[in-house]
Amino acid sequence: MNKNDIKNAGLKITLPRTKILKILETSEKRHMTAEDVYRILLADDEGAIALATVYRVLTQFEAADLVIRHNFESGQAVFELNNNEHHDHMVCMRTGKIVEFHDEIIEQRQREIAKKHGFKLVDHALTLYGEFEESPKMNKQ
Amino acid sequence: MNKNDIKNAGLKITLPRTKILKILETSEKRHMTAEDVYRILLADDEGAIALATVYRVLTQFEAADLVIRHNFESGQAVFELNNNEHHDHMVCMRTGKIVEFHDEIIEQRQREIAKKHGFKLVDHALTLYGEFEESPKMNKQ
DNA sequence: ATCAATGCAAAAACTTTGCACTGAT
DNA sequence: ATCAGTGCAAAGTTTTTGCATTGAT
Repeated sequence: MNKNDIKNAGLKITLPRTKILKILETSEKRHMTAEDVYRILLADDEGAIALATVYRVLTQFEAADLVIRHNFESGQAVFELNNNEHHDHMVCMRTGKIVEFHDEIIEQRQREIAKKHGFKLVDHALTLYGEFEESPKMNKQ
Repeated sequence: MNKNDIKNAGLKITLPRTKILKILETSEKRHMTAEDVYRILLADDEGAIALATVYRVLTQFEAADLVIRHNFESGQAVFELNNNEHHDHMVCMRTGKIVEFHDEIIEQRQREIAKKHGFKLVDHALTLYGEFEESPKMNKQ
């Protein structure tokens, strides 16, 4: 619930933070760069919010586990709201479209592999790169 | 075979390119940043090679499939020689140590997931982040 | 001789930081 | 009133680019 999330993170409830959180919650794109967020703020806005603030807030949200930061191939960090349902990503190299998926077999295998190597697994990132075929019948994002 | 690889890529055989390729082949670290390579060049060297050249050469090698570029969480790109044996990575968050692995079950699952989503799979990256336990008994790099 | 490759310095792209001002509690 | 949060501009980091010179064929 929006503002409580901010408060629970030990952060004060300010305009930049509520706006940024709302953008992440309501944007049709689930995966956004700091610039993406900044541009939306510029558009819908009365008082400007600095790009530096967007970065600061996103970084704080990440630290509070409200948001997940991804480093896809683009070189630009991408942020998404953390809904606590772990998932991986398929990234379309043509359109940039991102689709999430989750596969328990893969998850399980990863745990086994880590164990076999004496590796304490903290996190992982699996990203498939390719192209969606024309006339997509499913999923948005 | 060293120089042939360079020639086959349509590139002229020059000192920077042969040196950089040799560093990638012989360094005990298999995964190196441009800076890593540059620093080795500085150390063992008579004539200096510019960092810009290192980036250019690595990018050309990547285009020629001689080298694979990774974007791990560090924010700094990491390069490794392409030995044409696909593998994924475990990255130690404490020491930076990188261990490669390959799991056919995961590979197979990825192909199935892509197919199910009408996604033409071109490439993928799976990276496990965590920590290796003390007294490693196996594997290097 | 020709055109690709290089060094150097400058720029670009993305992100972070210092500092004085503003705002939440 | 206090101290966290913000805007702005400046700096940091990593990577790329322009251009004159050098070097491979």
